[in-house]
Amino acid sequence: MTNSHKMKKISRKERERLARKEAIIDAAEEVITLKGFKNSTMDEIAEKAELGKGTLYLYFNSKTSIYLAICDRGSKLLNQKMAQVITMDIKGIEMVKEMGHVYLDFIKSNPIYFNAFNFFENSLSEDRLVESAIVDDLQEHGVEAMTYVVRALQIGMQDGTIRTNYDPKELGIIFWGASRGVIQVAYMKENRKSLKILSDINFSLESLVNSFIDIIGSGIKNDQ
Amino acid sequence: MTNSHKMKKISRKERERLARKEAIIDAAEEVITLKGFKNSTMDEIAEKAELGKGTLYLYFNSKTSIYLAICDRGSKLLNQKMAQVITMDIKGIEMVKEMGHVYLDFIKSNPIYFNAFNFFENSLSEDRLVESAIVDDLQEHGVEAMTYVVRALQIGMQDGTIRTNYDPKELGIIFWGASRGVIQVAYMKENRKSLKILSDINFSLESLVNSFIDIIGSGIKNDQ
DNA sequence: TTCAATAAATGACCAACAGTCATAAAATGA
DNA sequence: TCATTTTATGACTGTTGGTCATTTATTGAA
Repeated sequence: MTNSHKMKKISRKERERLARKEAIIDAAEEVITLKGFKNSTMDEIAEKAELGKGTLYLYFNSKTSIYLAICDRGSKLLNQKMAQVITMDIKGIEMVKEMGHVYLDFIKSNPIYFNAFNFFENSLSEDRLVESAIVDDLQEHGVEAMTYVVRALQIGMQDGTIRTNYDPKELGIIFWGASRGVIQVAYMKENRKSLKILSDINFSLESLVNSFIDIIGSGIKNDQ
Repeated sequence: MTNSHKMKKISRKERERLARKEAIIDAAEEVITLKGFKNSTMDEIAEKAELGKGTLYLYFNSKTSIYLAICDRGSKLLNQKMAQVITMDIKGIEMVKEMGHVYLDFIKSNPIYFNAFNFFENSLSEDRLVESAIVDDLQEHGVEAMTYVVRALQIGMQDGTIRTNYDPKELGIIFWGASRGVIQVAYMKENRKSLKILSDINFSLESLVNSFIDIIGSGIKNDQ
């Protein structure tokens, strides 16, 4: 009785703690969306969250930590959408293509996660990212996203819509990396007037991605 | 006479100034290679260059500015190598593939530029990057690299090794973006033990990139 | 209701570091 | 030789991420 009562209390506290953490992430997303990560200060995030700066550090170890939490949120969201594709009643090759579109839509409707993902990858190779807990979590999400792609490829190999001469895992890495690269370049083109690299080219993000998916699709699809 | 003498002096000064600038970039490359951009301080770079910190600011506006100069160096180097491919006596489709390999080799032998390029792109979408002079220069190099790819594609379309149903510029963007994406993912896999996303997969960077080039190659090559 | 104990919140404070500037040293050329 | 201009310097400043002693709120037993 006392025990369950106590348990309940702890559980409520836990919930409150989680809620506050989410609220801080909300605030950080707003501030960072507006000013970019580097130009956002902890004081600004604290003010937006209606908390003292010191309080933020009761919930997060560092500024980077908060940005990684945003990353985490984004990758969970993306994975949910990827998971849905697997449940669709379509051929494997169509699933793979659909995943490309899902990723594109995701980036277009959540640009902050685009930057956050890039930041994470950049940090992985530059900084000493000691936050092993959240980093492991993020990597786990990466593995999960990859798993969906690989599964779609396997489905396609079984239903005969995708060639079987490559290892599906290898193909998965390739498709994933290539999609990200194309969408990154195309996204930059669309969003930065100053990105002159493509200024005289007027393909829309969608048409670029569609063509890409066509090309890689015809590179992997079973022709016979 | 006096004039030409004066001209000569100015020219020598210019040369010395340029040389010192290069020396600072050298020093910065060393320090940043060792500690990463964020963890490197201007004092460290100054010490490595055997100069006072204030002196660095006679040659560069900011720490970021130095990193962009490193970027600049890297993209010039890469463009040189890309330009060589165009002069080779091979079919268009082979040129395109060769460019993928060139990019891969470049990243493998100059990892610092890999990070620098990523930093630049990230900054373009996050910061307010006011250094318009060097930014324009960098974008120009991007356009140049792209031009090589597009030219190779056009050559391939003319010699019949590449399908003509896509706009070569569109294809160029796609090939370029996809290559970067695949190499980025594969490079991360190879260099970060902690990158668990692919830990149970044992394809080498080369074999991944080779497969990718195969796939996209068969997606764009003229089959008949 | 009261109150001691525990937990949560706070903002003044600190250290690190990018960037500045008054001063000094070196180069120039008359 | 020396006045003038150019180049170099490091002490100094402002900003900001992160800390911690202190304050405030919550809890639960008496």
